[in-house]
Amino acid sequence: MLDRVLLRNEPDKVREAAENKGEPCPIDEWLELDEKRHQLLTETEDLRKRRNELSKEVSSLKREGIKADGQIIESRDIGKRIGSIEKDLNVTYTRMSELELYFPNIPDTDVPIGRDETSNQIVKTVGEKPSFDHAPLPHWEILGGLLDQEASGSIAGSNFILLRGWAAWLQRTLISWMMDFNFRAGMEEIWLPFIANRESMTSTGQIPKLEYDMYHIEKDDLFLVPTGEVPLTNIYRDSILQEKDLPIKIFGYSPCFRREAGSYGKDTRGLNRVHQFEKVEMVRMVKPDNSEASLTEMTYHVGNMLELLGLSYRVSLLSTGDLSFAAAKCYDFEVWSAGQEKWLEVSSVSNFRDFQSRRGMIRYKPSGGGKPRYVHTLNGSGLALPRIMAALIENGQTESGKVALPKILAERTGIKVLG
RNA sequence: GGAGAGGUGGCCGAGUAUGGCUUAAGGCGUACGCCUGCUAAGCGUAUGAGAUUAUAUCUCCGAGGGUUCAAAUCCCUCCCUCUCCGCCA
Repeated sequence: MLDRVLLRNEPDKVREAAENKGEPCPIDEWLELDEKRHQLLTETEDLRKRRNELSKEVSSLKREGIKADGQIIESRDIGKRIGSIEKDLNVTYTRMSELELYFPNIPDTDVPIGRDETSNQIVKTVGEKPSFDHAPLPHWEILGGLLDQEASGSIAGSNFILLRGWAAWLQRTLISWMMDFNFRAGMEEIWLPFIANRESMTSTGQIPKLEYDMYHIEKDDLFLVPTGEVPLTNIYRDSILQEKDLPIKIFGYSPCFRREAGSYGKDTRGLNRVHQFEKVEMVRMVKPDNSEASLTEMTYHVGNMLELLGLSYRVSLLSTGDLSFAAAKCYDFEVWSAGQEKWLEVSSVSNFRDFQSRRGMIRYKPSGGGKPRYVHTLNGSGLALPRIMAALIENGQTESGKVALPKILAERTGIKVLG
């Protein structure tokens, strides 16, 4: 959500941001309503003021045992007028709040302007792509029956994952390693609910824009979380923190549920795009001045993880057209997948500035006193499992169809080769 | 699922029976000042949030409705928390 003062005073900025992000922008309707609201508000406040005065008069007259019929009649009349204006005001206000949920966040000034991912800026590329004496296979061929699509299909449907044997073991091992890595980096570990209510989904920005892509439990109006970002960020919804509590650095594991409606046929083989994937997510709440530095710090952290796993990767600064609705700036991490010969996105690290905190009313009280301020929120995957699995399996494959584990996992588990 | 008790400012907590001198007591915490020869104690002052029309006004006591001249207080609906019972990994 954007600041109302900004909407009111700099509508052009809002318009431009929406256009660069390729989002609709109902700012003109909003501005009209804002003016109307202002008028109605002034009117009711004057009336209320008068009614409060009358109330006091009635109360003191009654205490002295004097009749106050005149005041009561006037007040009754005012009450009716307030009632009718308020109805109008409510309609106006409700519509404005609705519209406000559709204004996308404004990209930072250093975000490249562009229509889609072709305008993303590759910031750096790290590590060597592995070379092979044989033609490397895609992960689904190496996995074979260990990726049991017949079973997952009959249990849930297409594009759900069922892993067997060492593939299942590898996933569990990776989750555990990632959790430990983040834990040792000093973040607080959180175990989360994997279901979130409508308010939570709205405050992080998945609703209303992406509601159709969420799994919804109608009976209870609850949603399966599309990312750990939702429960992690909403821990602090509607709260006022102390400045000394910041920065808050938390992480947690969650499965991520996405309907992926409308993405049929695109990159859907194997583990590339599925309805439920596992992810370890990091979230931070920081003072506004520190969010830029925090973003940088988080990208280093993610880069470290990929390097430890021995994966070559590249980092892109997303252009406005590829930037998500709620983000102000985002770096994507992609690892090289030798069997498919392409880059796979495994982490997004984003700064949301005060966009989510305003929706979710996450604030802090400055230690020098003064009004509560919105925190800045950031999040990043550390890391998303299926594509890490795919890359590790493809990049570590041997000619005999086995998979060599990266050193960090081999040392951790005592197992060097899978298969 | 059943029964009961609750939800009041950053936190704790009074106020609800009897609607109006509540602009929500008091405490904790925080900030500033004083005192103090020492990371303490004491004293004083300030301190809920939001809105624009800003030395002011209005709104907000879980959410939404209703009754009333007037609602934290009465009525209705819903949500959440706790305790006990039931069911269950």
